[in-house]
Amino acid sequence: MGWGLQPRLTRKILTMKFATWNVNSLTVRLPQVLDWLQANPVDVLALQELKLTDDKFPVDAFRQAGYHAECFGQKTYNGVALLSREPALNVVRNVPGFADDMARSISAEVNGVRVIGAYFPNGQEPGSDKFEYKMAWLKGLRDWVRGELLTHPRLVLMGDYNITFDDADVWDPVGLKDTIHCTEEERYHLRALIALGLHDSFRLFAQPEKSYSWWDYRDFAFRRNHGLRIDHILVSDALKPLVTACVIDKAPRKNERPSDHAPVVVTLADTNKV
DNA sequence: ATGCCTCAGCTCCTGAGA
Repeated sequence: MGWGLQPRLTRKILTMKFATWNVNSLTVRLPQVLDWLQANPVDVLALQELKLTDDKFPVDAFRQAGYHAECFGQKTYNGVALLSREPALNVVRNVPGFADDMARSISAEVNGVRVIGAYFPNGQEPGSDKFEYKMAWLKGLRDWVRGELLTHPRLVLMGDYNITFDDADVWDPVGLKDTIHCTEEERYHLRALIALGLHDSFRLFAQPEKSYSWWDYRDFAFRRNHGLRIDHILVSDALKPLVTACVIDKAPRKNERPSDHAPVVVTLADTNKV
């Protein structure tokens, strides 16, 4: 009997990889996204800040790379998309129940998992109109996700949250205390999402200190690791036991014309056994 | 620091990002 016939070695472990990446203009970054997908053939990739309209979305380029693509574009600002190896079913654009003139959320079912890819509002500055909009958007998202979890216990909520969880996500927690992405009001909303039955997959594992997902273009911030962890992949209670890894891939941030964000990737094992 | 860097738009500059 050969080794290959032993059950230990023949049992197939099914895994799924989900990733999120704010590309800061898909027009500029398309070659990098295609390169990254070739090196990192994830099952689902959520993209944010496309900064292009649907008619300019490069659906053919992604199809040739082996991906279905669903887009929710917008001129100049925002814009999100979901790429998936398997077809995306029941696609929903924006946050139902929250009136919004910006393209910030796209969701679908892939392999029985409800996936939401979102570009959370920046908020600009505490006290500003944009900050109030951010707070309202977060409440709208939470009210929607609460209901989604009832009908889709297997759920992944990922994207550019524009919020840090705590000081561990901030390169200079003293200097940046109470500034945008680091305020208690924003973090309250992030914890409220967690309280729905979601988990920050990155912190399910030991991680390098000073792990960030965004670095300012200015002031050699990446080289000095002056960053924030504001891109997150939250998984539902039902999926949490299946998460085997979560990493931030800093490699694309070293490209010649990089996005200011790095991709985040989560790996789930045996998704069909849930 | 009303700055720094990058992107879109239609510019030779502004707004926005984070």
